[in-house]
Parts: sequence; C-alpha cells; structure tokens
Amino acid sequence: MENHIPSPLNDRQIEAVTTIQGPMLIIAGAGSGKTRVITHRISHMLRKGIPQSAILALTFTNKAAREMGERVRDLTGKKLADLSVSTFHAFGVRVLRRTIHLLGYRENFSIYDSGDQLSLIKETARELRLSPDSLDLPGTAALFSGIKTGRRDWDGTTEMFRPLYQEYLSHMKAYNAVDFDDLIMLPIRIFGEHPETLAEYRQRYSHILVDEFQDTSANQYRLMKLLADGSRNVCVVGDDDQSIYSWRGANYENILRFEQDYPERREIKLEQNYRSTGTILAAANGVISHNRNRKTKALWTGSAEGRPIEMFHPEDERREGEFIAATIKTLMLREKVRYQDFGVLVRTNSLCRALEEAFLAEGLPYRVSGGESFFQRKEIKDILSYLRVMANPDDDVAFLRVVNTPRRGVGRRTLEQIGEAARRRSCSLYSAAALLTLAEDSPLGAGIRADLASFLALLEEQGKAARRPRNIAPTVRRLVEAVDYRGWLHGEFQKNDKIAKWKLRNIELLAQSIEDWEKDPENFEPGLYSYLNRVSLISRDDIDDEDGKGRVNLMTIHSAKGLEFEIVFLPGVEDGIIPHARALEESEGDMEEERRLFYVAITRARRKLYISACRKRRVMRDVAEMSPSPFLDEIPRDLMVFHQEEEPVSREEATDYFAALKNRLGAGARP
DNA sequence: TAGGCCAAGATTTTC
DNA sequence: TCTTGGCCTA
Repeated sequence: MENHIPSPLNDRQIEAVTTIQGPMLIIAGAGSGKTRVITHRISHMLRKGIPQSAILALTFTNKAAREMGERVRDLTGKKLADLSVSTFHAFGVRVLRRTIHLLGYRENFSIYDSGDQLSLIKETARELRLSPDSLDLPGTAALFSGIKTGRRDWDGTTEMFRPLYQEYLSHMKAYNAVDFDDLIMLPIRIFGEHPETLAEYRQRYSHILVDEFQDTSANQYRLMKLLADGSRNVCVVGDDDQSIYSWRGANYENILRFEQDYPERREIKLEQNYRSTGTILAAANGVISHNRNRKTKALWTGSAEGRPIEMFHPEDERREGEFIAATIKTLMLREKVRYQDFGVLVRTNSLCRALEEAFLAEGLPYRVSGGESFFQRKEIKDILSYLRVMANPDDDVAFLRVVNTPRRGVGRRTLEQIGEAARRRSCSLYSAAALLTLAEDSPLGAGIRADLASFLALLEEQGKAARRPRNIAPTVRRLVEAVDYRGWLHGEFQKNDKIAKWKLRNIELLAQSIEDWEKDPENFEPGLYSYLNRVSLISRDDIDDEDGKGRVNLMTIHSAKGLEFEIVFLPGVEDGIIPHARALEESEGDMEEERRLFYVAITRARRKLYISACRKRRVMRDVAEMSPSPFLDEIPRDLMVFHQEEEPVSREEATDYFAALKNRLGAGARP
C-alpha cells in the first residue's frame, strides 16, 4: 500500500497519512506540508475503502475548503461528489436546511451577516427608545455574540443591554432569521435535543477531519465532538503558533482539551519546514519564541540560509507603495519572478489603498482579496435583499433595505406607521404593509398606498417566478427592469456616470454568476433558498480565482494564512498597526496574538522577505508620526540589511534603468 | 412628509 | 476618504 504514497513524504507525514482509525492530533508547524498530509490522508482513506460520504473535512475558509476538495480530486482523479469538505459554517447551514424545523424555524430562513445584524440592533434600539449615542454598535454586536456563544456573561457594565439582547433574539426568531453564531449553536442544540438526529449524523460521518484546529471556537469544538464521539475517528490538524482568530472566539486551548478528551489519541508533530529559507525561518522563530503560551516545538529546515531580510523606512505610505512597486518590477526583470509569486501582506485593509494607488501608477497587475467583497457592495446587497424578501417575507431587515430603494415615496413617517402596525399585530413589516394598503382606516395616503401595493405585488409576482426551477437569474434581470434600478442609479450618480455604469455591470455580473450556478450540471440543489444560503457564506476571497494568475497578491495577513509566496512584502510594520492599537486595548493577552499574526506573515515567504515601516502615515484625516513595530527588535539583527531611504525612482529613470539593463543583458556585456 | 444637502465621525482581522 | 445622521426646504 505504502508505495502508492508519493516518495517526498517524510516518515512522520506518512504516519499521519496512514493512521486513519482513532483520534489523532497533528501539530503542523508553518510550511511543514500540512495540506499535502491532509489531502493524501483523505485519498488514502478512500483507497482503504472508506466511502466518500462518510468523510467530513472541516476547514475555516471557503477558499481552503475549495482548494482541499480540488487537491483531493486531482490526487484521486475522481469527482467525489459525496465528499463533504466545507467550512464549519457551511456545514451548519447544511444541517439546518434539513433540521431547522425541529426548532420551529421554517426552511426559508435568512442568514444575517454582520451588516444585517448591525441594522437590526440599531432598529431594535430605536424601538426601545435607547439613545443612539450611548450605543456602540459594533461593541454591542460583539457583546451579543459573546453572550450567545457563552464566551461572555452579563456584568455590571453590560447588564443594561440585556433587554436589547432579548429583543434582538425575539426579532431574529420572528424574522425567521439566523446569524453566523447560530449556524454553529443551533446544530448543537438540535443534536442535544434530538438524539435520533445526532445518531443519524454520527452514523453517516465515520471519519472527521478538522483543519486549522487552533482556530476552532469552543462551540465548534463541541459540534465536532458531538459528531466524532460516535466513531472517535477524528483527526485534528493545527498549530498553536498560528492561532489568529481569538477575536472570533477561536481558542487554541482546544488543543489541550482534545488531549484530555481523547487520551488514546495518536500525536504527531510535523516540524520540518519545507517552505522557507533558513534566514526567514530563523526570523520567524526569533519572533515567536517571545510568546510564553505555546507548545514547544522546534521548526527546522534543510534549506540554505538564503538572502537577508530587507528593511526599509520610507517617509510615508506613498513612498512605501512606490518602493514596493519598483522593487517588484526590478525583481521580475532580474530574477524572473512572476507576478503571482509576490505577496504583499497587510495587517489592516485600510493599508491597501495607498498600495493599490502605487500599483496602478506603475501599471502592476494586482489582485486584492479582502476589502469590500463583491457581495458586500451596495448594489449587490440591494438585489440580494430583494431576493431575500421574496424567499422570506418575514425578513424585516431585507424589507427595510428594499422598500424605498429605488425611491418610491416611502419615507420615515410611512415606515413608522408600518412599524407601529407590525408591532401591534406582532407580524412582519411585509404583512403590516400589505394590511395598511388594504385597511379601511389606513393612516396612509392614497398615493402611498397605491405605491406600496404595487411594490408588494411586484415582490409577490417575482417571488413566484424566482422559485421556479432555474429561474433566479432571469428574475434578477426582470426585477432590475421592473424597479428601474438603472434609471435610479443614473439619477443617484448624475455627476459620475461611470459609477452608475460600473454598478450596473456588477449587477449583470451577479446575474451571470447566478445563471452559471443554476445551469451547473453538478449543482444538485439549484433553488432560491439554497442560493441565498450559499451567498450568505461567500466572503471576500471567494471570487475571481481564475484570473488570479499573473497578478501580484495584495491581502490581509489573516487571509494569507495557509498560502505561500516566493517573495513577501510586509508594509506598515509599525507600532499601533502590528501590534494593532485597538487589539491591545481589549486585553493584554492580545499582544501574543498580534505576535502570532506577525509570525504567520513572516512564514508565508519562501525565498525573500521585505519589511517596511513608514516614518509618517496618513491616519483618517491627518498625518501621524509612526515608529517601527516592537516586533522588529525580536528578529536577530544579523538576518537583516537596512536600506537608507533613497530618492524614489521616477518613472523615466526606471524606464531608463530597465532599458540599460536590457541592453547590457542583450549585449552580454558586464557592468 | 420626502429627499437633498451639509457636517461630523470613523473602521482589525472573517464565517 | 467615505458614510451616516440631522436639518432644512419644497
């Protein structure tokens, strides 16, 4: 059997791949070939005769799930339609699609993302007459999430928000809506309250695998354990040093918990790094060794030292961008590095802008993952909200979003009246609106009643259409016409016609993507509900992977986890950015998480690492003096070379330089 | 009562 | 820089 396994796997890796019964903990250091181990392990299981439908692999991002699925397919040469590789949240949705009725929800439930959540909290606060300035919305949302998932409890300072929370919950239930936390919590509840359902799932999934285990939350762990305790064939793969999602409830102590819960486990440490040069690894080790809460491990590499890490201190973020763009161009010419082999990794999305400007100016093709996702764009959310109301008329948040977009004369007063009616009858805004258009004693004027009535009729009619098989995309196109979204956009952006055109194009792209999805022969469930479920979980990194070739990658460190690049640039390595000032405010322990983040950033690089820290930086409206990140002191000095700030190379000079270089190379002459 | 205009405030990371 | 909320006008 073993000779089916490609030779480059080392002994530990082979052990990790071939031990498929019983619990297993794999501690996989950065660059230790983790993904290969996981994909080989799955294909090994398949070869051993474990049916694909019995395997459940859980990951963190859609991207990771998709890549894992693809790799296994490549490895086995099979389609594997029954193999479950998905994110925890997507798995939660699948469970809920089948079982949510057990909790009294209907199957057309809406999934609220954080934006929807914020609008609901805001709306609820308004109803409760809470003064809006006493309310820190994101903070409240974080509190609610903490309460719901059991990470926090009410205390002296938060107690006052309790009624708001209760109200929030009852609204969610009334709207037939769930939030991201619910996608984990509700399956746990269902499994707890309905042992026969749990038994079914245990029966089905005899082999469970969890990737990025250090990022599982306490509840994801519970969910995993519920499923795994049937067979106890559960394999978790993680690295405590790369735990960077504690703000989302991730808890690397799950590794310790796993060791307690599964005392019979096999434990394997993968410590050989196949990715980076000795220099880069030494820098990473230097940094991470300052963390006190970690499992000791010694990452080593057989690779050569490689070249030193280059440090820059540009004057401001503009210079920084120019420097990075120019360096990329130089390296491409001198070392024949391809665009896609560069990764530019930032702590916060806001740092992207200056870099993008520089790349645009230099004509460097780049790809940003992160920032505003396609599905977060206003025009897209508008259209999707229309679909959501059609699917689930009880979804008040979606209703509010579309009821006056494009404007149809429904203003504040009208909405108040609809809201009042809804409260009195405890029904949705949609039903209340329907009622008020008909009622004899309606407080609404005749004009507005007619407008509302035709709006509701439109939703009704298009909703029916959208439910017909493979008819979502045509419905979207018809809808755009019917509400004259085009005319509205042109009106809204009179001064800038380009924006209007661009937004319309986005909508057409959306319609196109829906059409592709509906027509995909491998899509076994092409309905409206399943479409909406699906798009709610699509986040930033999920589109345009095809044309990612030939572009420089610009992304946050968080979204770079699991990826690697020949050459990595880390801009903005300044105190207050990494470690991030806001993160440190929350608690002291977050310093270690920030350090892990920096560690993850460094270990993405295969061959060469550039780090820069600006002296000044624009922050919102004004310019702030910056100082270098304290983490830089943790990198051994002898691994770095410092660059004085040079005059930025102008475009003409650069062109001259390249021309000269080409001449020289062409002539075969030496400098 | 709806919608336009202006000023102030704001954002760490993702499913 | 962009978004949101409040105020004013029609």
